[in-house]
Amino acid sequence: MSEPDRLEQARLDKLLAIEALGLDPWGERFDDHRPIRQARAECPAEPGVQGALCRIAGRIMLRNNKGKLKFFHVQDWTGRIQVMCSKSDFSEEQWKLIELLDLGDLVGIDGHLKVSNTGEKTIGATHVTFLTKSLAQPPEKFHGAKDVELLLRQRYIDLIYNDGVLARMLNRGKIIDSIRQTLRARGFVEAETPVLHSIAGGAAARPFITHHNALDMSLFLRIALELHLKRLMVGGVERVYEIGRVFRNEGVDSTHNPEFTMIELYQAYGDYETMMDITEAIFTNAIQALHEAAVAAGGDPAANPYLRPWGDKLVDYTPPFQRARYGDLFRQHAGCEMHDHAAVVEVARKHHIETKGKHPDVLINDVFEAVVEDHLTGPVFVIDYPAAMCPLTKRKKGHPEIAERFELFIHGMELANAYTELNDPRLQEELFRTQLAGLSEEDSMAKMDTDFVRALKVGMPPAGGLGIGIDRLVMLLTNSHSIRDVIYFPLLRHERPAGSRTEDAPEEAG
RNA sequence: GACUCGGUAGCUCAGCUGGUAGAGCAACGGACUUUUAAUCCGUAGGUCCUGGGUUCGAAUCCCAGCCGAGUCACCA
Repeated sequence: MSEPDRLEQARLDKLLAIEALGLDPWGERFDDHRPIRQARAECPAEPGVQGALCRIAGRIMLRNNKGKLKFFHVQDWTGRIQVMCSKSDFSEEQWKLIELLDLGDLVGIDGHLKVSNTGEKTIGATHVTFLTKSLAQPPEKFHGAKDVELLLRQRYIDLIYNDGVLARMLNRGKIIDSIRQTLRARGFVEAETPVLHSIAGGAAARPFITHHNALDMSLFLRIALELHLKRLMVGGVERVYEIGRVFRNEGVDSTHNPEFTMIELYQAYGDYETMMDITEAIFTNAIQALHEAAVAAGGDPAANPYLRPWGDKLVDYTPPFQRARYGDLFRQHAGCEMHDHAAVVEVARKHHIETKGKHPDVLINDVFEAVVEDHLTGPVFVIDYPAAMCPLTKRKKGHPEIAERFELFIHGMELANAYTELNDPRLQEELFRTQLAGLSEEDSMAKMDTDFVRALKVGMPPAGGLGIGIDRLVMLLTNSHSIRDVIYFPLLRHERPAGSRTEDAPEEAG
């Protein structure tokens, strides 16, 4: 028998033994158990004191077998606690069950809270309820699982056995909850717009293509939420947002997953200044929520929540965030005016940036990325962009070459993108028609969407709009340097077991 | 897409210039009523990522491929 089969067989034998005791190895409803974190908080401080009765449920993580005295460490999603089982406290049947317990099994424990002679918070068990048999051999108890591929393909292993992984993902949920609260407090409503688009507009990115069989219609997975939400504003939904998955058919690296989560929100009668205020509120409220969660988990309540670690650096999120004009940053770091084309070309050449055939604003943007972005440790709102880069943005009054747009940068990462929304249908149509020199259609945001122009003709209120990359926000606020650390199941190549010759096609579930 | 690094027992890892595949944990059998990665005695466990090649002989050297990571490119 091969090793994995042999290990599983040992567990199957125990499963049969549990059934022979008249118990269900797959368990059943188990009410009124307490979060382990709470149980720990209620443990008496002194050894020898018998504390309150307590019921918990969780997974067996560690076992110390002293013969007629057995210790287990049981973990739930709030924490871990030691359970002590003394043979003298159990019936013969119960003790048989306790002797059958494997690492990884799920159990319910009733017992008294106490502290062991060595000071460890403990439940002195009086009854064990078997809840679920684990047939899989868990990873090494001290080093855990480390192989990144195993952790990503079997994320459940990562969540169970690596400290901080589950907590980080739960913090992701808290951040998203906080965003919804912030927007609800400001009178926004949530909308769900289509994922399947006829025209993948609203951003510059390559889309995924799919197909509807009955309608025999090719469709794109959305690359942005923008155009549908603006249609809703035309329809009178004055403050609207969507938190949703978007899909971009591009490379994968530590800050890019092909599917990721964005929030976009639109406020009628606002502008990009309104969006800066909302951005700050979203950030500071999310940070407060994380701070409260950290304090509840035993963190220092006096710590400054706005000072957050990012690798070996600190980011100061104390509002208001700095605001800097794109043109000023350009002058400061490139050493010339962005509208001085000859000078910009020279700077570009110095940085080995291709200049031929590019629209002047595209070149400005390339130079900006090369010489400015790394200096944007932030948080800093970069405001007032070259207009040609922004086909969905209203131009600054009296300055048609400047668009009322900002991006929020933190340590060179682009966190948020917002506009005063363009609502002039004739200008919008013209911008859709005008391809930027040097950009192919799929690299440009300027994709003609006649229905969207038709919507604008009905009249969209002047408005501010904002998009935030949720994954990157969670990365920053949880000090995670890879997007894979904040997405439960990041995209991986198909798993090909040794010897198999599977085609390059997705597996269909039976 | 380019380059670099990695893939050995369920897990974490050794394995040198080519010469019978190793440890710890986990598993299995036994001892043990306050352990903390418990300890002690014993047993079993391998497609060395895959496929070729060189060689008397390959985990080790060479070639191709697969999977992952990192850097770069791409991603306004």
